[in-house]
Amino acid sequence: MNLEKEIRIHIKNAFKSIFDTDLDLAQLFLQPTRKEFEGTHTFVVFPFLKVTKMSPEDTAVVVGNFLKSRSGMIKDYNVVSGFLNLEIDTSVWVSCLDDMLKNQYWGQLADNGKKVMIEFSSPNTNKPLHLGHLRNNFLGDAISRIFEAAGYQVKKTNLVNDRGIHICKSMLAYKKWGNEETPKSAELKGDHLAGKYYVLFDKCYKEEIATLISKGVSEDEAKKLAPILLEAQEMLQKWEQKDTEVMTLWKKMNAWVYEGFEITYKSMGIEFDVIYKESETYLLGKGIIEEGLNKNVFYQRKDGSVWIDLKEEGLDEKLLMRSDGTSVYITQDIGTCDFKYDDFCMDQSIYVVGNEQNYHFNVLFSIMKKMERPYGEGLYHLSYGMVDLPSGRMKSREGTIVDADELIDEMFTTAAKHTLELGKIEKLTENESKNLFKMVGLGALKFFLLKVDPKKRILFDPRESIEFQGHTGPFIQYTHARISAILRRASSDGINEVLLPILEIHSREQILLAHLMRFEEVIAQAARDYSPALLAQYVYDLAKGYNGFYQELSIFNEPNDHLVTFRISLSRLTAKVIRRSMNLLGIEVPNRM
RNA sequence: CCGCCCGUAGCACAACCGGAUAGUGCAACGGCCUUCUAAGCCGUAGGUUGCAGGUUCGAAUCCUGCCGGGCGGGCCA
Repeated sequence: MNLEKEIRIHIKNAFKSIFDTDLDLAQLFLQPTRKEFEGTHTFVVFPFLKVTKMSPEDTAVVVGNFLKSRSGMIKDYNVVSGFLNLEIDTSVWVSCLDDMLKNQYWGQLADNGKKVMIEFSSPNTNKPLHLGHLRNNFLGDAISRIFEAAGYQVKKTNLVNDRGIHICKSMLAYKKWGNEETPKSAELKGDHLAGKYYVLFDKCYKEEIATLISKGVSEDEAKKLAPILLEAQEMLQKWEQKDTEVMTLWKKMNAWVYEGFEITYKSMGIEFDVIYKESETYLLGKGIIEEGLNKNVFYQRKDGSVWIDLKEEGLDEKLLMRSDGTSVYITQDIGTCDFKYDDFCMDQSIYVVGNEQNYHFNVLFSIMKKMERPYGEGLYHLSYGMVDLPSGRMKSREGTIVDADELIDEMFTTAAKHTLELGKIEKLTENESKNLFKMVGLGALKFFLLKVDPKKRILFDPRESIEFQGHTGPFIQYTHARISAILRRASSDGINEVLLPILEIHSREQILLAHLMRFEEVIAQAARDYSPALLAQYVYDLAKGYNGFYQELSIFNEPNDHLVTFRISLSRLTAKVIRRSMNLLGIEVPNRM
């Protein structure tokens, strides 16, 4: 039963019967009652005064009376100015709880027949992942899980940027100074090894620029003429010509990097359904240029370059192909759109990419719509803000990059330290303990990054470690562990969990139930708004609500058997929803901690 | 110069489609473990929601202008 919907129907009936007016269900929305008043659901009457032609108070009273006497589900009501606060009948609460517990699909919305492809992570193979990538990965992973829960068929993809000038920079530096070093000999993860040479390239490049400038070359010129850069560009050309030596080095170094990434993804708990490589897609898109010219969506300039005019969309004129016939960045993205569609026939396609590319995706999507692609309307850029340090943006040359592997390790260590200090896990095996530390450390990190509205930037201060108390992942995990202890005891005491009638439940229990009932709506909304943060907020509020209940009401010392059963069931459902919500965020929850 | 996003307590974040006295955590202060896990709970203090107008029964929320911060804008990715 959908309690809120039922109430709305009764309100609709009230207006029909008392005021002879038909109202749309959609406009009769309810809000949670503020905790200082009795009741759980509040109906605001202000918007309907034109219909009732009564004062707000009288309107609320009339509707309240109708609901109380006719709906069979409202025990009582109270009116505070124009707010009608409703108290739900206890038997209704109990049957709602029963319904949710028995519904094995609670938290999984019905299949809507739609397919969505979600692209995220998309690392470059010339350096290891950093904190910014973590936000991307966690967001992408969470939104994938949320869409699945919302009834979509999801395909998670990772388009690896494995070619291009930046890759050649690492390769060139390695060729020059690598001395046949390997991840094994250097005792470095492969991605970190590649990153080391990328940094070396940059260092040399900077020096060369300085030298040129001291010889009187302008800065702009120096940046273009530095010998090592020219050499890298030459290498890129050789790569494009599939030069054997270059290809061999490229394959060797990329393999190292992939090995390194695999370890990082594993420690993050992230997997993909498909991995695309840019080396296999970078030539796509040229065919579409011709199609666009034929359709008169694109136009050609005298020099032969191809453009699209997006001024009507509030964008600019945009270059799609250079005068020499080579393609630019966006051309391959255009091609990749079709490539993905050929692969998956999706209705929607989500790109999890930082907000620095907002403009780029506006352009890309406008183009695909103009090209009348079947998936055109379903393209969405899940844009997120940067993760900044107190000093501003992370900069590799200033050594302020927060490395993903290091940060995750640090989280594990901190989690272990906290857990051991509290000394509550003597019963766990060494393996179980280790698993717990990872669960909690990663939970803290993921929750920290996911609780914030994606489009806002996040400030990360490395000097202040990520919290384990308060509005955090571990707080929620802890609540789950606590409930697990209750459930263990209930089962060892052999308590029968069949719900039986009760006269009254506490307001804390009502609020908790009302919150639990909102779960599926939150999933739908999180998908609709592309925001895991909504779910993070929801599950935090749930844990908070449960802890209040837990503190105030005793379960096993309650004399009334029916209430004992009720509270255990309520706890069981809460644990279930916490686990499910956290899983949708990519976070696991422990049974003990 | 133009475009997009953000601005809420010392700090970090909420506030659903415009609704009640703008919530939560951290930090500070004061309570609560012989009773189901104190990574918890309860309380105190902390706000001119960047500024100025407008829309209306009602604005953190919608509109306009300004200020501050971020990101981006025809042959880079």
